[in-house]
Amino acid sequence: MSADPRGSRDPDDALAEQGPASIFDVADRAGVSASTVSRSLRGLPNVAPATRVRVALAAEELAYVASPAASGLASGRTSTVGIVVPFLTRWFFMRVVQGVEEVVRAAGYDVLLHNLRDGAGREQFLERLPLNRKVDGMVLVDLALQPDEQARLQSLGVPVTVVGGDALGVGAVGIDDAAGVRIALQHLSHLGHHDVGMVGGTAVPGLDFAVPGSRRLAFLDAVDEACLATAPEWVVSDDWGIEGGARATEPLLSGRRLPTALFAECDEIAFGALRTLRLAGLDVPRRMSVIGFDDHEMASVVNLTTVAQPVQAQGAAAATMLLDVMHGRGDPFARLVMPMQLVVRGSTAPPPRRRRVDRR
Amino acid sequence: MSADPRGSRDPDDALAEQGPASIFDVADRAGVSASTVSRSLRGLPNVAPATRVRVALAAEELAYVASPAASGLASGRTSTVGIVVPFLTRWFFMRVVQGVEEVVRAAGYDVLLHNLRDGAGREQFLERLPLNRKVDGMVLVDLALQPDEQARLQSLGVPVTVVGGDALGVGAVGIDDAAGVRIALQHLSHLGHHDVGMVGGTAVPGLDFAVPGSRRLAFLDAVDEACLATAPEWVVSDDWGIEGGARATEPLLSGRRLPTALFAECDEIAFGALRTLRLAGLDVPRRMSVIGFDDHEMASVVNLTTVAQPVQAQGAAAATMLLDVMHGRGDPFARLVMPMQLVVRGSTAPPPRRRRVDRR
DNA sequence: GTGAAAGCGCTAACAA
DNA sequence: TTGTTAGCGCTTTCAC
Repeated sequence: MSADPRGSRDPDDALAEQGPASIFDVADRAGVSASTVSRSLRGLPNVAPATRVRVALAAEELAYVASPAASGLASGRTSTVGIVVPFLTRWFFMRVVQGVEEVVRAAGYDVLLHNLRDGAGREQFLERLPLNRKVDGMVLVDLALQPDEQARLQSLGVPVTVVGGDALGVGAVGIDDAAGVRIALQHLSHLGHHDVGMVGGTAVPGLDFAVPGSRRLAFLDAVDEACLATAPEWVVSDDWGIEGGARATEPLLSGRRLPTALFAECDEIAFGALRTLRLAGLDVPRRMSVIGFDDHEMASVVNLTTVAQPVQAQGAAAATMLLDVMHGRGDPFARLVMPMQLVVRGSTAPPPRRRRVDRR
Repeated sequence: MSADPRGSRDPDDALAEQGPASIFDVADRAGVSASTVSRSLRGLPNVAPATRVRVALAAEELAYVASPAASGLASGRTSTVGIVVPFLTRWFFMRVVQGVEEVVRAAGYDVLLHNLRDGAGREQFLERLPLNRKVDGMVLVDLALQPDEQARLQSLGVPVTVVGGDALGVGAVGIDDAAGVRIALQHLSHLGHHDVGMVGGTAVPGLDFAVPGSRRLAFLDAVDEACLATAPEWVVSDDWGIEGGARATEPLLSGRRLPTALFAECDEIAFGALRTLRLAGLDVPRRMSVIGFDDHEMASVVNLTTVAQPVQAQGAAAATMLLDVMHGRGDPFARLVMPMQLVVRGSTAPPPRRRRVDRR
């Protein structure tokens, strides 16, 4: 009683009192000290089974939940993990967030979501480090970090894992972009295509996110490797997403000679390309084949052939890695490369007869 | 100096010292007390301009950021708002989250994301109230609450606003579902349709989320009102989303007589329906018109006629409301109804000739 | 306009 | 196994 700095109250008032019960209320009711309550409720060793029961009961009766702020202040832990994405509304990122959320919540952590949105947002994030001391660890998605930026992030003193991007010095999960692009182009090559184009997403100024570019370079390599051909005017790009894909495809179609197949950097860009092709009256796949990347859930609806990657699983894996590092187990520098798979649907077919005949 | 409980250190060590600077470090460096630093940095009145500058400078030099846990403990505020959604990966919810995130971050708050996922998740959320004292307010999306559940939520003592659903006693923003359905059916009616079906989403067991049901009832009313006709076997439903929409449509198509138009409860369900119709060889819109609800970004790609609702704006509005209530201004029970708009694309057309002729 | 002092509610060393 | 004692780093009266 005298140990209760808030003064003791009639226990029968418990439910009527204002404000949530404190650890001292529970201690009083269970007839033990606050530290015993703390230990007991957190499942630490060195608590007699009988005591544990009494404490649990008292806590239950008072609907006691430890104040996150207080325990955070005392322990230095927040039981929260941060997840940082360049965009929120792109399918890929949401899927990753879902994977992360599921894993970390199961481990008793909450999720603090941070959306970069654009270059300014990215800069602010790295400048002000708003997750500073609000999280015990963070998952970064598709964020290409400069060494100094990474150092700055690490200065927060919390573990980091990344999905996509090639950050060194932190746990990372991703796919082999180049291999994925190769899968796509080999498919086109097997179908008999020779002239291929690519529709990509432009890097958002300042928002250095990891995918744009890497697949573009891989495309050029893969074109050579599969003995295909492309042309500068067949490699186009615009904003990341459906509208960008749609716009990027327009100038490509006004050329005198057209490729017979298009590789899109991601499915959403492919969707945009499909729309433009439809509006231009170019039948897919008869006049033009289109292949995407991701296996977006809409791909089956528009019958898009694509290179599938496990998205939610990447988020889950990154979260698992993060938790491991946070708990002092596992390799903090682990890297995990996920498998990809060609999913053939109706948007790819052999190139039009005319061209094939021409070439014979 | 003597007031610094951590003992004073050589200020030149500032950057080399381990651990982030505390408010006392800043106070020392600025030659003032910790309380003045606190006031000054939070922009409270009663600080001399000159002092304010000195403090700001010292804080800047030490890269000082207040510990969220400590200030949270002392003030009772978390500078975080929670956002609770039934699903993470449905387009609608992500869009709402984006709207909320944008507004609350601009106001200096972080976002704690909570995904209900299913009945068990919903129950756990309401049972354990995991956001307890971790947020200063929360936005609930499409969550239909029983009065006792709502009371339980309110017991957290933080303001709540909702998007969708008809929770009473809290700020709410949404659309008039019935009016939206009417818009869709009137469009079909104007085109000359008479026999209409509906593809809906089944409520997830236990996950009482707000939309399913309400649009179904509205559909039946609107059918009468527009002098259309439907049949029990033309009103089908399955899981919410693309796959569910696809499955739900299958049995509908095996009937002896078919409707000439389908209303889908949301665009994603419509997408699934479109896929099934394509696989069944039923041309849209020649043999069957399809109209959706939402104006999902993919609607333009698959050329879907739909009833558009502002989604991100609803999130933003709910967030703005929430901030108002949190700051003691604005009406805590405000309700805001957003406008809808018919977007005519290529998935709706007059019904097939045969039937129209029959009827004349 | 500023400072001193008293918590906020918990955890963690140490003692017992 | 349990209790005591200090903080964790801020905010907030209240005096000055």
